[in-house]
Amino acid sequence: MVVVRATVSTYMEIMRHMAFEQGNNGQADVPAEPEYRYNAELAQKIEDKWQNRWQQQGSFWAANLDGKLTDGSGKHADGRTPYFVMDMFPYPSGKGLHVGHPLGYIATDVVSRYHRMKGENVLHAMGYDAFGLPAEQYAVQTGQHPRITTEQNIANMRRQLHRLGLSFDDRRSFATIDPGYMRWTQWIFTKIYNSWYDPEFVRKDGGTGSARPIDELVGAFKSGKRTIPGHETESWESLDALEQSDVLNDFRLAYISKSPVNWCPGLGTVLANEEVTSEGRSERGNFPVFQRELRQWSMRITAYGHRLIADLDMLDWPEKVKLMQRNWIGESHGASVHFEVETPSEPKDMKVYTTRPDTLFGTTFAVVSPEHSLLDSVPEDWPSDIPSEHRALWTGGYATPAEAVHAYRLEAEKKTSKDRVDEQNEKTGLFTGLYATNPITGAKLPIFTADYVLMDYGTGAIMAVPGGDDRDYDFATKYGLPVVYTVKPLADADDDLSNYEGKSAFVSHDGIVINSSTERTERLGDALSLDGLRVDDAIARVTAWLQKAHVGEGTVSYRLRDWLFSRQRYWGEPFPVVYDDDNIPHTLPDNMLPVNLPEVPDYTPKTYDPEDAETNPEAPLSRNDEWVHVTLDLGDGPKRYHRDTNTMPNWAGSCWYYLRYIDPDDSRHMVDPAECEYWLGPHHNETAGTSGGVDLYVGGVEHAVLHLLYSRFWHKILYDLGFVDSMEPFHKLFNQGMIQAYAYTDSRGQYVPAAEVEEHQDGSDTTYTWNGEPAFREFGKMGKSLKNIITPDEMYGTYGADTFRLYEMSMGPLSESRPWNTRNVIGGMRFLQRLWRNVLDENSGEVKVVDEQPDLKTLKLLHNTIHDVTEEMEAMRPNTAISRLIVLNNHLTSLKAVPRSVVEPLVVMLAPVAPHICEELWEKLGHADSLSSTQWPVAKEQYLGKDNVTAVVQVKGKIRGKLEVSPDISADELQALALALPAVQDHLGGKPPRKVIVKAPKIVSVVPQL
RNA sequence: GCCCCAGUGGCGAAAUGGUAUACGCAUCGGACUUAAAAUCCGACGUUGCGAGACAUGUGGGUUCGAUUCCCACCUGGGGCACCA
Repeated sequence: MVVVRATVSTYMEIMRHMAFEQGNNGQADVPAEPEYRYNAELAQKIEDKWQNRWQQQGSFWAANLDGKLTDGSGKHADGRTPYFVMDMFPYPSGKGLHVGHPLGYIATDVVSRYHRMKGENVLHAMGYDAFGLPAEQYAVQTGQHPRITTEQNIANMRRQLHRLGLSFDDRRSFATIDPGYMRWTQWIFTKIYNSWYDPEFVRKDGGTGSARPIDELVGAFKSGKRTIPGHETESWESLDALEQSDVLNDFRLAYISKSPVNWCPGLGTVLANEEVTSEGRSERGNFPVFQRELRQWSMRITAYGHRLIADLDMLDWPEKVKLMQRNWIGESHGASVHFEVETPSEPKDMKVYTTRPDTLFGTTFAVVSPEHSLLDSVPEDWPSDIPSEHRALWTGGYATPAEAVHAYRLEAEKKTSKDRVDEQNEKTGLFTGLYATNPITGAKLPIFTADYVLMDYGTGAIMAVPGGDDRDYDFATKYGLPVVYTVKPLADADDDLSNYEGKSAFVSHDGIVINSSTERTERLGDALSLDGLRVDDAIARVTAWLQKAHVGEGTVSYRLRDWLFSRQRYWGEPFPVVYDDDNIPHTLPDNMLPVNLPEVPDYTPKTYDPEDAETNPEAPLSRNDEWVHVTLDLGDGPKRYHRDTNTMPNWAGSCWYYLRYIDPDDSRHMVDPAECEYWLGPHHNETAGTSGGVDLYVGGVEHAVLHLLYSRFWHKILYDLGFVDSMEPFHKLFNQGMIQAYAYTDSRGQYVPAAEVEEHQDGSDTTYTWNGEPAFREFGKMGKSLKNIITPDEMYGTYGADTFRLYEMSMGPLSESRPWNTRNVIGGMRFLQRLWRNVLDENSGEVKVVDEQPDLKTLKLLHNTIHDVTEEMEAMRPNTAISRLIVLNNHLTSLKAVPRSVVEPLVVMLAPVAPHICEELWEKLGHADSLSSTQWPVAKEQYLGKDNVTAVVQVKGKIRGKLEVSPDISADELQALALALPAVQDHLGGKPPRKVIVKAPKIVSVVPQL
C-alpha cells in the first residue's frame, strides 16, 4: 500500500523539512541546491524584477491616437492594428481570490501578449464593478461605510492580480464608484430618458427603428404630424405640463410606471425579472419574490427585442449563449384579435394575443389576468345563464361579480411568483359575469379571470382553446366548459374526432384545420373557411381576414419584459433626476453631474419579514432630508425640487465600462468619438466583422443573459444616438470553464479540510483518510464552506506565478470546466526548470547555449512547432500549444548542446504563458529589449515538409503494415509496395483485392474480395 | 416537459473521417548516489508466452476506414419552463 499526500508537497517543502531536522541534530549541512536552480524562491525574485520593470517602462501601454494616452507617434499609434481584449468586469468581493478566479484573466493575458508580439496595438485593461449588494452587505456586517470596505477590497484584488504579472495598461483602470465614471453613467441615463423609440426611422446602416431625441417627438406632436395618444383631438400646447409629461413618459426609453414588479421584502428592494430565479426567489439571498403594483423606473428594452435577436447573427459568440439570448427574448409571431365585450356602461374592446389565430373557431371561453382593467367593469349581478351545476365553482360563492373579482385579485397578490406560475398547481379562477363575442363566429363566450394568464405577456387576455391547449383544457375540464377540436395532427389525419375525446389534441404546427368555416355576415363581410388547410396557411389566411374586417392584426410578442431599473438600496448610482412640486420628473443637466451619494444615518436597507408581501420599499437615500430637498435653477429660475431616492441596479456600471477603457480620463466626452472609432468601429481590424466591438471578451457563461443583454441594449441606444459607431459592444465572446475542486466529508457528512486529506492507493482502489478516519471524496465548486479553497498566494509561494499560469493554461481546453489538482502543478514547474537548464548552467549561472547550426531534425521540429503553436494560439488553445513547446524542449534536453537559434524562438513562444522566466532568459541570452516588443517567430516553409513519412497499410480498415516512404511517392508506387507486404497477402488469401484506396503518401486501404 | 452541451487509460487530457491514448501527473524499472532527494534513461489501455484479439458511455447505421458523421438509448452538466 502506497501513501501519497494529496496536498501541496514538493521537494522544496521536503528539503526545508530536512534542513530543520538535520539542523536540530547538529548533523552535516543539507546538500545545497545548485545556486542558480529555478525554484520558487528564484521565480519570485525574477517575477518581482520584471513586474517592476514592466511598470516602470509602461510596457503594456496601449497608444491612443491623441490626448494624454497617445504614444506621440502622430498617427494611429504608428499605424499598428488595434486589438481590444477584455475580461468581464470583476466584482471586488471581500473574500479574496481562489485559484479558480484568475483563469480567464490569465487567458486574456496570454492572448494580449501574443497579439503584442504580432505587432498589434493591444488595449488590455482592468477595472472594478464596485457598486452592489454584496459590497453593501459586507459593509453592514463589518459596520463600515461601503466605500471604505470596497476600496480595501479593490486594493487587495489589485495586489493579487499584479502578482500574476498580468499585462494591463494600468493608466486605464477605474471603478464604477469613481465620481468621474459615475458622472457618465448618470449622463447616459439622461440620454436614454430623453429619447424615444421611433419604429419607422431608417438608420444609417439601413435598418429600421431607432432611438431618437424626445424633442423630435414633441415636434411631431406640436406640428400635428402625430396625434397625441389619449388626447387625440387636442393640441400639444393645450395640455398642461403634467399631461405632457405623462404622454412623453409612455414613449421615453427610461420611464416611470406603476405596474406589477418583483417585490422582495427580504432584500427590501424590487428586482428585475432577470434577477428572479425560476423558483420565484431572489438570485441574491434566495428570498421569496412577490408581484406588486409599484411605481418604478423601467427601461424600454422590449423596443429593441427584434434587433437584439437579429444582430446576434453578426457576432462571433458561442452558439449556446446566442440561443440563451434568443430564448430569453422569446420573439413570437401571432395576432392580436379584438373581442367585443358588453359591460354595464358601454361595449368594450378586449384584445387577446394568440400565436394560433387559426384556432379561433375552437375558442369556447376567454380568460383575463387578475390585473386586467376589464375587471373594473364587471356587472352588478351574476348573469342568469350560469349552468346551475357549475354555479358554485364559477362564482366562488360570492354574491356579486365585483366581490368575486376583488377577492381573487387579493389572493393573487398574496401569492409568490413561484406559487402563481407553478405548472403543478391546479388551475384556479372565477367567472367575471362578462361575455365576449367571437369576432368570426359571433359566439358568446364567458370571460373568466385566472392567474395562469399573466398581465405582462401579450395583452393580459387570452382566447381559450381547450381543444388545442393543455392549460385551457385543464381549466375547461374543471369548470365544465365545452371543448371544440379544430386541428387534426397530420399524422392522425385519417382519425375521427373521437380520438381526441377526453384530452387536448396538442395543436402542433403540423396539422390540418377542420371545423373552421363561417358564412358571409352583414357585420364582417366575407365568408371564411380554413377547412383542409395546413396550419401555417390557415394562420396567414385568417390573419388577413381579421385585418380586412378590422377585428385584429398580425403582431409580434416578446417574452422579454421591460427592464426594471430602480432599486431601493444605498450602494448604487443615484438617479440624476429631481421632481418639481407637480411631481414632474426632470433630468439634471450635464454641469450638475455627478449626483453623489449622500451621507445617511443608516445605509442598511429596510428589509422585512421575507414572507410578508404587504410591505413597501423604502429607499435609504430618503433618510437625508437636506440632500433630498434642493433648490436648483434648471433654466427657469431657482425652484424647489426633491430628488429621486432610488439607486440604479448593479448592471448600470457594467453596461458601458468597455467604452471608458478607451478614454478613461475624458471630462468632455463619455468616450472620444475618434478614439472610439479606432478601437471599436466596424472593420477596425480584420477580426471585428461588420458589427465592430471589442475584439475578444472573456468571461463566465453566467452572464449570458443579464449583463450581456443589458450591455448590448445600452450600446444600441448609444449607437442610435450617434455616440458610438459600432452596432454591437462585443464582437467575439469566449466563455471560459470553471475550475472545480474535490471536497471531502467524514463519515458524518461534515466537510473536512481538503488539504489535510491523505490519499491511499491499493491496486486500482483509491481511498481517503483524514486524521486516520475514512473520508469520502466529492466534486464541486471551490469554496470556504467546502473547506477546499486554494489561493493564488499559496501557488506563488510554492511554485511562482509563471508555473501557476502555466498550469492553469495547460490543464485542459479553456472552455471546459475541470477539477483543480495541486499534485499536477509540479509538471509545469519541471518543464520550466528543464528549459532554464537548457539555457544556463544551474551551478555557475553561465549561459551554455551554442551558436552552431542545429541538425536538420531539430530544425524541422522547430519550424513545425512554430507553425503549430501559432495555429493553437490563434485558436485560443494554450493547452495544446504548451504541449508542443514541451516536446521541443524535451528534444533540446536530449541534445549534447543546445543551439541558440532553436532555444530563442522557444523562449519567445513561451513568453505569453510564462512571461517572467522568459524575459529573464531572454535577457541572459543577451537581448536588451523586453519580450513584449519582440516579434513572434515565423516558420520557414522549407523545414515544414518531412523527408520520410510512415504510410499505413490497412486491410478492411485494420492496420496490417507500415511503410517508410518518401513524401512525394506516387499512388501507384505506394500501392505496389503495400500489396507486396506479406501480411497484406495473407489477409487477401491469395485473391486479388476488390478495391484499393490510396491516399499517398499517408495511407493505403485494401478491400478484399467478399 | 422543451432546448443545448458532454461522456476516451489510475487521473488532467490529445486526436474533427485516415497509425486512438500526444503532453503532463501518478505508478514501476534502471543509471547516478554511502543513502535519499533532485536529475537523466526506459516501461506504462485490457488480455495473451506469442502471432494476435478486444478497447473512445450502450446498441444500431453510413463508409474501404468512425472517438470524429447519422439514428435510438443510458449517464452527467447547463438553460428555459402556465409566455397563450
